[in-house]
Amino acid sequence: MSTITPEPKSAPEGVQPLSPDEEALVRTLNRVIYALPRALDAYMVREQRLPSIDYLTLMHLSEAPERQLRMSELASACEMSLSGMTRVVQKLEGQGFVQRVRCEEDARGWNAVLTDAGFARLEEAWPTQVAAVRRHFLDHLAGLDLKALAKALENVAT
Amino acid sequence: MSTITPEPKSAPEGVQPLSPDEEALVRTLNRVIYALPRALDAYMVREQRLPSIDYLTLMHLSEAPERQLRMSELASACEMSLSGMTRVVQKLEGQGFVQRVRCEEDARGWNAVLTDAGFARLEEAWPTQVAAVRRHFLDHLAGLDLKALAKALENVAT
DNA sequence: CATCCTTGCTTGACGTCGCAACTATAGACC
DNA sequence: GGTCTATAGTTGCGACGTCAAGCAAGGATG
Repeated sequence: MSTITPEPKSAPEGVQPLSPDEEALVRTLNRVIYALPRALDAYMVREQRLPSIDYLTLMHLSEAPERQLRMSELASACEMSLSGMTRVVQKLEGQGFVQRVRCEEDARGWNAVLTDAGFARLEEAWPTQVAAVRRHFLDHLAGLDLKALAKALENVAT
Repeated sequence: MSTITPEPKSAPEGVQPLSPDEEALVRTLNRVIYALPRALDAYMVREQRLPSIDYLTLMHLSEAPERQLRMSELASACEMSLSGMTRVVQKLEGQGFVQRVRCEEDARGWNAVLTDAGFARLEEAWPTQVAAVRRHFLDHLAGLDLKALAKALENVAT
């Protein structure tokens, strides 16, 4: 059985089978989806001792007004569950990169605030992140229309 | 601080900063990398009670000669560590979808063999997998050169 | 202002994954 | 053929991520 292309009898439910081009693309996607995140994360950990998710968290905080964000906003920016975000922020707090303060307008909420140490850590890690992304991703995209691809991926992400 | 674009002082190490197009693409990539695998897997689990990694394992076995593969080959096909693969196969074996037999030529090795039940399970799950991939990925790629993209991702995966 | 539902976040329990350590077999060398 | 190293695979363990349950505060309703 090919990946996705059915044997004749197995596509009875009105599913539109994949064209050969689609099939090839999906096959590759399956590899990329597993390999790429691990490669990027491993690179960041090896070079900077800073997992991708931590980097992303610090990054989003650094871009927010007052360098702070509600837990739920941070979670959705990082595409992570709220509980997962809680634990990431707890860890970063323990490392002194983030502080947590009660939200003014809503006493149920917490704001994660980037500390100066956290900002410095982000600056330190930045070149490694760029290198990782170039090496594992951008460098392989020669000849593609980056604008179009970005737009497409934007839709995929939603 | 923008994602990846440095503030002036923070790019001293000869790292080539990202162009705006690259920057936008990388931002989106970060979201896709986290969201897409989880979305696909969640869809498969919800609709078929079959995690993506299990599907992929059954699929690769179904395509192999005699429907069997050495553990290490299976692991690299699935972009997974050998130990991770061991546990996936143990689980699938418990469900009766694969069997393990000693490798003829090399008594250190094991072959994972797809059972008839496993093949049937794969056929059952196939339309859901296609639907998931269409819905979460292919449908958003209108207007892109699929061949070129596939080739690019092929390089990324390596 | 008492009640009830909702929302924001944390915690507990659980499953998954990878690394490092371990076992068993293969193969090379003498 | 005994020893020594390399390879295939499994297992112990720690890190991490999700879901479901819990808790505390908001907000609507009478």
